[in-house]
Parts: sequence; C-alpha cells; structure tokens
Amino acid sequence: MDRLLVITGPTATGKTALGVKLAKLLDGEVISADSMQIYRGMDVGTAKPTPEEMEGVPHHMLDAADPSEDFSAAKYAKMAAACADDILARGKTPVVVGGTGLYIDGLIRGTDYAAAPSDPGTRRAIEAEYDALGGEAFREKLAAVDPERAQLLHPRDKKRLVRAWEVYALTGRTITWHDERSRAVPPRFEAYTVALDFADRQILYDRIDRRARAMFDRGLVEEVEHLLAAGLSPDCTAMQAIGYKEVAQYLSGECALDEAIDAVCRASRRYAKRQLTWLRSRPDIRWLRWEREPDRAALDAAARTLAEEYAGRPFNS
RNA sequence: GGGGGAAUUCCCGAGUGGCCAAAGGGGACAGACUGUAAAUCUGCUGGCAAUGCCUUCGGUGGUUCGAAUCCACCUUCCCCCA
Repeated sequence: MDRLLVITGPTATGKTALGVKLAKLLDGEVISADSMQIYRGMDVGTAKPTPEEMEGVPHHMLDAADPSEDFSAAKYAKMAAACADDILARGKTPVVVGGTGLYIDGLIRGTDYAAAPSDPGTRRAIEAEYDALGGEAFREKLAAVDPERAQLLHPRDKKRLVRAWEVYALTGRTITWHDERSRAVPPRFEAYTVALDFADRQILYDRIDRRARAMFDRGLVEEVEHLLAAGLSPDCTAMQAIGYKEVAQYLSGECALDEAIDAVCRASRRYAKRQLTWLRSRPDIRWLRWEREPDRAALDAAARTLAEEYAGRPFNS
C-alpha cells in the first residue's frame, strides 16, 4: 500500500523543521496538514514556514485556500490525497507535517464524509431551530431518527447536533449510518505517524508563550489589519484562528493590546493541550518527546533516526 | 502621630454564628471529537482507608453546643487626617 510519513504533535514542538529534514533525507516533499496555514495571507500568525525554512523542499497544501472561503476537512482529505498520489507517482516520499488531527485522519483513512449542504441556508435554518427549541429538545428531536448519535452528544454541543440533523435532512440517512460506512472502508494510505512532544509540559508552554509573543513583533497586528481592510469578515472560519480573533478584538477596541497578547498565549496553550488529547487517543503513534528544546544537532539526530525507522534501513552519511 | 478599611482554598472574588471544603469567574488538569477542528463541547480542581473522617478562610488566644463569620491582642497591606 502507498505509504506516508506523518509528523504531527502540538504546536511549537518543531514539526516544521523536522519535517523538512526528513523530506531531505527521504527524497520527499511536504504536505502541510494545518487547517490555518492553508489560507493565503495568514503567515505570521500561523507560523507558516518561510521559503528559507523550506530549504528548497516542495511544500503542498499551503496557501491553498482564500481566507474568505470556508475550507473543510473533507476538502482537505481530497486535495491532500491527490497531492500524495502525485508525489508517490513521481517516486518521492510524501511527508505530512501538521497539527490538525482531523485533517490527518481524513487523509490517511480517505474518509468519505457525508454530503454537505448544497444550500448554506439549510444550516442556518437548522441552527435557528436549535436556538428556538433549546439544546435538550433539539437533541430529543434528533433522537427520534438517530438515537445513537443523540446519545453521544451533549445538549449544548450545538455544532455537532446541528450537523447530525443536517446530514439526515439532506441525505435521508443518519450521520451514524454515514460514519459507519466510512469507517468500514480500508485506509487509503499506510502511515508511519510520529508525534512530537516535550517530556516536561512546562517547556512546551514556555515555548508557546515565547512564540506567540514573537508573532506580535513580527507584525501579527498588521497582518490582521490587512486582512480586515481587504474586506475579510471577522466571522469567517479563517478569522477564528488563534491569534487572529484576539487581534481582531483588540483592533475593534474590545481589549487592550497586552490583554490580547495574553489571550493568544493562553489560547495557544489550550490548543496544544487539545492536540495532545487527540493524539493520545490514537493507536500506533510513535512518540518523540524532547527532553529539552531541540537544537540543530538534536533535530538532525532525530530526523536520521526517524528516517531509518520509516525506510526500514540504515542511512550512511 | 491620629482615624478608617482589608487579610478567604493556585489567582481574582463571594460569604458576616450552624444548610461551608466554602458561590462565581480565571487558570491548571482530564476527556470528547467523521464536511467550521487554531473550531466546538464535557468533566474536574484541599486531603483521605472516602454514604464518613481529617486539615483549611493572615497569626495567637478567647466567647459559644457550634466560628471563615463574634471579641482581644499581634503581623502585613491600603486609604484619610497630620
């Protein structure tokens, strides 16, 4: 089966640098798996790799969408799979690098997500109904057609409750039915997944704080100002990104700059925690926990080890 | 020098005799997650041999059947008059 090397882990663990090194060792190309780096014009806030950081290694799935567009896991799975196929066809190694777990899952498993709404008004109507009925009642309504899913979801989980009903309304089948079907298909790729982390959580958090603050020095505020000035709605998906929504609030006068900076640091830490939770529940993960902040030598050593594990053979320098 | 106010569990902050291991918020911790996923949602937060017990509300000592809550003194901080 076609194989992929996946480098994932919470934010600020060195995925980008390690991914590039691995791509070089394995004659590969990078496929980004990041739900926000996919948007054009969102660079400093997403820590998107710069041309220098790419070191000549081709990168895919960066700048693949306009911020005004609502991208999705389904689109990602399709587009990224096409990239991987293409890379493989050229005899190279696809190195998937990123922290968006759902995207990576969708890519590897080739998840066939249930059909989306053809009309955006449908979702709005369902959301309005949720608001009108209240979570409990809406959940009961869902329970009448899809008791399994209703049982799984909390009444306040509006997003999932609405989606579950939407799938049923649009396809005539429950989301449970769709999920079971998609789970039944064999994975599209065989993946060797490496997750990065720090042995000491405090080191991770310190790095995250430092990196978030540095983004402001590199012009995060200006970047957000520019996007907003270009007419991007503060409500769109892209603007929900950490760093962007907080700066947008600062720009609209809802909070002071230092409050926005603190909020970005905190949100990033919480995000890292969620990423860890997601990864911990996955089987077959090859964890690599840094004892201290990795320097160039540590990165090189790790890349070599992982490349050998992936290739199943030793490399000579 | 004189007068007034405040000290609460990791932080902020309620609580003014029993219903208080102590509201609420934050943070931390843990979990969920199939077309918004950097999103969304949930649980938990003194200790323990745990339907009960122990320690905690600046300190010490009192009053009381019973105190975070009342009294005395002490410590620290804040404000006002000098």
